[in-house]
This record gives sequence, structure tokens and C-alpha cells, in this order.
Amino acid sequence: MEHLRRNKIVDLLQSKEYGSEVLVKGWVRTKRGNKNINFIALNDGSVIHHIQVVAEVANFPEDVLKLITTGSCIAVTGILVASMGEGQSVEIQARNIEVYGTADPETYPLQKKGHSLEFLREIAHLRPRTNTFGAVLRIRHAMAFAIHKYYNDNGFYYIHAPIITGSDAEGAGAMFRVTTLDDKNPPLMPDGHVDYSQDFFGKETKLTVSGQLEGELGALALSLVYTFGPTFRAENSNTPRHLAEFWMIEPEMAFYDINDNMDLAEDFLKYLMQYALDHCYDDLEFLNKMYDNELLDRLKQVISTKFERLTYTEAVDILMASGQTWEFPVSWGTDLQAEHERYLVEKHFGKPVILTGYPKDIKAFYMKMNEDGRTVRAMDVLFPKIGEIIGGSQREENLDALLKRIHEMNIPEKDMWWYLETRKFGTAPHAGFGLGFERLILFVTGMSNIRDVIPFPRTPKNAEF
RNA sequence: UCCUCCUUAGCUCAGUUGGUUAGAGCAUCUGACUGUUAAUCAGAGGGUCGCUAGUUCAAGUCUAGCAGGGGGAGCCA
Repeated sequence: MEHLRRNKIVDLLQSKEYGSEVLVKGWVRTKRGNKNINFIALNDGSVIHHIQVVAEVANFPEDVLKLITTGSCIAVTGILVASMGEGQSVEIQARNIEVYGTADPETYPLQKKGHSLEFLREIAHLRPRTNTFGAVLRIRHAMAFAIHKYYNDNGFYYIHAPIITGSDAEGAGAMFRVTTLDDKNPPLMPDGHVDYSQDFFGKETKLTVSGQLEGELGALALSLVYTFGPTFRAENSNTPRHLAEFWMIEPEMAFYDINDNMDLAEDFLKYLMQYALDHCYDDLEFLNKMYDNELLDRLKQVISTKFERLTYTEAVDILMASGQTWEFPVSWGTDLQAEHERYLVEKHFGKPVILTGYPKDIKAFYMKMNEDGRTVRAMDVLFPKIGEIIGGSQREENLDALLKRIHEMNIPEKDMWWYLETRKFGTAPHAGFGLGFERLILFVTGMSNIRDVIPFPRTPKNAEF
């Protein structure tokens, strides 16, 4: 007998080869019918749509049909035919059905009807089998691939920044410690502190909060580089926009100034939106219908409009002249609050905004000082619905200026020796930014909670799966 | 971490001024139905009301603490 290769449902749904024998394997979403005929909606994750398998009851043992319940996994051989029913163009007339795995309907937690996203978070091991998470995970994959494609096509090199780091000077928040010391009886120094010189790496190590500093090292040799990896923040953040473990994309470019940096950020984001529309339309359409009726329009709008670029100082003027009452009053020198950013993006301009020229005191030590001596060449890209999606800057390439900032901000200089040497030997103007991958996926999918755009979210009090 | 709301059947939720055997829809099971589209129709089973303590003759209902979750804020991506 001829060996049949498994057909993917995404291909069969577009096939016109009626009468040919096919083999599909997947998970049952629903079964319905009567004493003569059963209809099985089968999904294999290759596409959001299901294929309908038609089983004449007389052709199958009763005990086999009985095992085919929501959640079970089956393999079906049969004939691809034009559907006699209304809801689909093709279907499979089943010849043979093999049950790979049953799913006891009394205890299988996913049912035919919809579930709340909160409930699905409690069964993160099974939620990829839902339409929503299938769509989100396919889009997440497409965006990861598109990011690599964009940078590769534009001459960037992918740099792998370390995940375990001995440097805690990035200043981007609290870090998770990495150690192999005995947690009950660690070696101590005379002053009572843990003696990390006896630890695995001979020093205290943490999980990285950013690959930026290593990215800069790469850019000052390969000119155009990017990192794309997991990052970790031990902040007790309980919001729909924060994770303790998230993925970040950080391009770093030698010979770019702040304007080149903004151009890249805008072009990059628009490319990703267009890629999603070109490659994930079925999934986006589903999410648009089920969760966010403005999703498709919003993606198209971002692609077609020029992002508004203005300085922090101009933004403060607009906010103070707006006549709005703020929970947090606006004044030059204080950081903008979520309500201020939202006003600028959603009310005043009605499109994405790039803010530059922030006061030096509210930004990181490595950002390049402007001529005025009080603002730095930072840039934040603000998006509707999710706020800050990108943060970046032109970097301070002058060794003396950088040292001055390090001293002002009490950053331990000795831990930074390798970073500072790039300014000592062949320094160059350069710039870069960080894009939170999950925030991008939030925007592209229209989902409202970041826990629903990563397969297994890590948040305070939650590392179950 | 702060503010606020929530926790009752497998799921989504009702539950009156505290009152006796705790309700619905969906799911599940049984049956009916000659092509269904989250099928439909009929019937059945299913609950330590988040946990602990308190007030009261009496607590799903009131109070406190704890745990978990949602929304908003801060930190940020």
C-alpha cells in the first residue's frame, strides 16, 4: 500500500484536488451529528481554520467514534471532496480513523465554547490549542522571523549577548541572582556577607536586564548589529505590560546619530506591521473580530502615517497649554507620566510619537549630552494603546564626558572597565534602541494583557509551567 | 509596592433588608433527530459558596486577616 504523507490543513483548505486521497492529523475541536453521520472539526495548528471530517456512522466501529471527543488527537485518511454543507468549501470523507490520544470529556478543561483569558492562563499547557492562542503564537513566530529578516536584509549582524552577566551596571532595574552556592550554608566573608569568590564564576552573577552594552561592543567592530534574546527584571511589577522574563530586540549602529536612529526605528516598526498584514491576515482577522475591532485599521494607519517627532521640551509646552487636569502635574524636568504620553499619542496627534531631548537627570548615564548641557539625545517611541514601545538614544562616545556622567550618577567605574575601553580605543559615534518583543506582539495582536502574548509568562508569584 | 474591585457547579455568572432543601446558561452523561456549522430538542447527574477566625438564635450574604486573580498607578521594554 502506498504510504501517504501527512497533509497540512492549511494546504488542504486551499486545494482543488477533489477526489484525491489525503491524510490529516490533528486535534478535535468539536464533533456533532446524528445517528447516521458525524462531523468532526479538526485543527492541526497550521492555520486558524479547521477542516471538516465527515464520518458515516455505519463505516466505523461505534467504540472508535465514541473516543473522538473535543481535545482528542486523531489521524484521518479519506477523500478530499467539495463540501455539501454551507460553512466550508472542502471537507474530507473519512475512510479510516486512527485515535492517537483520547481526551476524557469529563475532565478535559477546554470546551467548545469560549473561555476567559484569565482561566486560560491557569491552563497555559493547553491554551495553545485554542483559536486565540494559536493565532497569537503564529503571529509571534512571524514577528520573530521578520525581525531577523529585516536586519539580515539591511546588513546587520546578529550578536548573542550573554544571559548570565557579572555586570550590574546597566541600571535598568532589579536583577535575579545566579549562583550554585549552598543556599543553606553559603561561604561567608569576615564581615558576614556571602563570599562570591567561591561561587561558580568566582564573582557575583545575575541574569541580564539588557544586551545593550554588549551590543555596543559589537557595533564598534561590525558597524551594524542587533541582539534578540531573553532579558530579566526582578521588579515587583503587576501590570498588563510587564513581565519578569521577556524578549528584547536591541539594534546598535556605529556612525548613526539620533536622527538616523529614529529613521531606523520608524522604518523597522512599519516593516513589521506590513509583514504581519502580508503573512498573518487570517489570524489578524480573527483577533480583529473577537478582541479588537480597530486592530486592522490601527496597523494600517501606523504603516501609512509619518510618526510625529518632537522634543521633550515641546511636549511639555503642549501638555501645559492643553487645559487638561492631570493627576500628576507637568513641569519641565519631571518624567512624563502614562496619562501625558497617552494624551500626546491618542488625543493631540492621533498617531505614533517619537520624543527626543529628555532632561539628562531622568535618563541613563550612557546617553549623549546635547549642546545645551541639560538634555540628552534620548528617544522614546510612543504607540497608541500600549505607550512606550521603544526606548533608545545616541550613545556618549567621548570618554571624558562619559566618565563625568558615571561619577555624577555614582556608577561603579571599575565594573565598567571593558565598556569604557571602547571609548578609549577607536571610539565612534553610535546609537541604538531597545524594542520589547512582547509589547510589539501586544500591539500587533490587539491583545490587552502581556501574559497572553508569551507562551509561558513569568510574573511575580507565577512560574508554574 | 500603592489604590481599587473580584473569588459560588468543569466554564461564565445570578443569589433580595442575614432565614430553613443554593439557581441559570453553557459543558458533561442518557435519549431523539437523514448534512451539521460554537447543531437542535428532551431528560439526568454535578456545589465543603477561596482559606482561617469572628459577630449572630441563624452567614454564600456582615467584620478582620491571609491567599490567588482583574483593573488603575509606579518602575520600565
